Amino acid sequence: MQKKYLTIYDDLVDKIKAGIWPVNTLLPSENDLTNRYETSRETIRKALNLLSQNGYIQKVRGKGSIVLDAHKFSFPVSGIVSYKELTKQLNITSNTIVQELSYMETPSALQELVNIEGNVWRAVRIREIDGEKIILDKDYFSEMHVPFPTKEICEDSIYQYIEEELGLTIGFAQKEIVVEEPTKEDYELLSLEGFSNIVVIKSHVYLDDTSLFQYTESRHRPDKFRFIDFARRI
Amino acid sequence: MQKKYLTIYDDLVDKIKAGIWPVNTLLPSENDLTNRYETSRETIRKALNLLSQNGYIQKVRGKGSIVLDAHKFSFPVSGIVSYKELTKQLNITSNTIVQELSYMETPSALQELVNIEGNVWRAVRIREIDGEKIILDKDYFSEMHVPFPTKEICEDSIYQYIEEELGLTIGFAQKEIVVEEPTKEDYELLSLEGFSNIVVIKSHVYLDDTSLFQYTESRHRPDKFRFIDFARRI
DNA sequence: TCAGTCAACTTGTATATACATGTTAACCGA
DNA sequence: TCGGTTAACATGTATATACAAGTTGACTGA
Repeated sequence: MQKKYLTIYDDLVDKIKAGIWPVNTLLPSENDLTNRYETSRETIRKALNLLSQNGYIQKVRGKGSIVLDAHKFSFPVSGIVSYKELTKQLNITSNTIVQELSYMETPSALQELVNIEGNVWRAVRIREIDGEKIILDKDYFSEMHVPFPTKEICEDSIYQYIEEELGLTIGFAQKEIVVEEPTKEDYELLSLEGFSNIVVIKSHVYLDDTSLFQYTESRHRPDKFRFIDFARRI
Repeated sequence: MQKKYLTIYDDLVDKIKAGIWPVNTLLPSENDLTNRYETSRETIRKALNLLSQNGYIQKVRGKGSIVLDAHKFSFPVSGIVSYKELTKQLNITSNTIVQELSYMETPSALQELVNIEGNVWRAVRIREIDGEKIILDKDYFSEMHVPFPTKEICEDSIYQYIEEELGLTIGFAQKEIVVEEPTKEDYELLSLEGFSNIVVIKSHVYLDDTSLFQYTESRHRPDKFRFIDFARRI
């Protein structure tokens, strides 16, 4: 089954981006859209609620759905997005250096924290942008869920491998952003001349069956770090 | 009308926090809850989808709704939350110093950026925690929406004033987190000895009629900064 | 015993209806 | 002309029904 409300959502996103309905104007009413897409109002409302959650429209009772400035809000660094997807969205050309790819027992420091049973494998990758080494990604995956991969997979996209090759479904993530002092490793592997801080994004990523399968530290040079979030009240 | 799905949501949140349904167990099924709350399944589903969005449960088709570890995810710094609400949630005792409260024409630097018509008023507040000046909040409000307030309001909660006294409804916000070098003002007003970076959260906050009414820069000492986000894939 | 089937659950999607509630503009009467 | 009323229309909430699709465990038959 192709989910009707998702195809309608995608269609509306395309049309908003194409400027069919300019910013600050109203979308057609729910009843109008119900007729256009030959569906029920509830299905239209599901699609519109997705648009609202993702910052494309603001629904106002009695008036309609106002189109927001998508350009301002089209930089979603919140959410779960792989680095490959991110570079594609932002139109960045980037080079990934696989610094380390190893198999190990779960470090005791991570044991409690990560709560991964069995062994893990670890990937350390450097993201190079415009010839500068900006980001250091340190990933731990539980082998229970994700078998040891090849270097090629790590150079491309581990998430693509996990979702498309292994058929796993990523459910949710808990992310924490803090600022730390760089470690020796940071100074060795990144272009950190003159910087005395590093932004660290620590993520616990879970499958849809709620099992933890990944812990990641993404370490960013502070001047290149930017996090954008769209939030709604209540 | 009291929204039934919201009262059910609040009730379920309370019960999950109270441990009625332990972590990693299943909630009663949707049909079961439908009977318990004497409502329809769609209403239960609205409440459950809210729980899912806010990280309390993971819904799995064919199985049920799994209770997630609320303690891990109970630090929602994403979303739109006032500083007063935040300190209450985190059980922090904090002191607010109103450094400046002024009325001015919209600065030309903000004119384009903020797109506020007419004049603005500006509040500069220092947040003191454990005797240390940790956060510098610089707020700009359009007088068109928010009349010039008293010092007492700024010491308490501007948001409470806006929502409860003025009856305005906050709709959404666009937030950007970056790391900058501290300005002279930062060094003067905050306890920044030995720090060469500052974390800046820049927010554009809109009413539910999509009009911009506030621009804020919240400047945090890096060692005390922590941002936590719960995200779902897709 | 064991493998396979199937029934009885679960959540997900789609539709229809009714009424509540907020917005807007046309209309009407003083 | 002006102000209030009201009808038409917008979205929000609640309910009911039907079927799709994933999970689980019991049952059946070889």
